[in-house]
Amino acid sequence: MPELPEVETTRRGIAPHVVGARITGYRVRQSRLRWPVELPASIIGARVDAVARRAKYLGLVLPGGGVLIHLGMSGHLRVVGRDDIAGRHAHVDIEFDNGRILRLTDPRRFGSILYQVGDWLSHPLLAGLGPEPLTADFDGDYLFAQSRRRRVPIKSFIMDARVVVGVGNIYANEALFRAGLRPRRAAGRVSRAEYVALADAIRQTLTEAVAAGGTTLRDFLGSDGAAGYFSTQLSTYGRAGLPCTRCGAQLKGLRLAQRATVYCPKCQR
DNA sequence: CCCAAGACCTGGCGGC
DNA sequence: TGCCGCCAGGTCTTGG
Repeated sequence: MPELPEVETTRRGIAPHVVGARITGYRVRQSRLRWPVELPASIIGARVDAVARRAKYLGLVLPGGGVLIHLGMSGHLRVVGRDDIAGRHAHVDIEFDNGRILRLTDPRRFGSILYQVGDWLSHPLLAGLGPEPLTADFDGDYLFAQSRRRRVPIKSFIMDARVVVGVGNIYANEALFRAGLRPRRAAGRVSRAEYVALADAIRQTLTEAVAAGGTTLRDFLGSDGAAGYFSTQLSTYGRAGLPCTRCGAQLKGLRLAQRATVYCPKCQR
């Protein structure tokens, strides 16, 4: 499902409905997600200070702690009303004093809802994460430095959250296309100049996707139910065998680290 | 330390 | 139609 743009779109969609609202209760219909759902009773009565994002995690920031929410592959968050019927995979509801309900629906259950006392960013799962791709500490020099002696394919390298967060399969394919780099190139054999182009490509791709409200594939919708429209701008993802949007050559598809990978054999070297 | 593969789940699709 | 195998936006864990 969601990569950084979809998570950020979700954050922006739910924030107006829950920031400043007080939690009045919650309902866990299915606790067995990626990890057992953690929602302590102490969150009841707490007012939401903010909805934050780190990597693909959302954080409901409360006075004494934070609720971490990850959407996994197939999850989405919607703000619904009390009369809204919970679907088959509506696993968790968090209810607020303004009558709204924040509902996590996730068919594959790779998502998670966890709690962290104090600063939500201190949760162990967030330790060791690389920089955000849309902040100043992420650039070509950083990628170059991190990649020395690494033999992993460049695509796997930029999808590694310890290197940089938020780059999932769709945007990894897209960013490599923009930067003109073949997905299988060893990370350690990519030049500094190429990394500068790649960092720019990642930043641009993600920025444009956020502006578009994310990419809609299958079932992703923003928290207001509106579809993102970045899919109309995809150059590679889902286009194996089709002509390159830039040169017309036939795009090649392969599997790299078990993930669908698409590139243009003429434009990417 | 580095890397590849397996694990966790359900649902949709194409092929026969 | 029905069944089977494969595929899907993620990421933690394990084993070499």
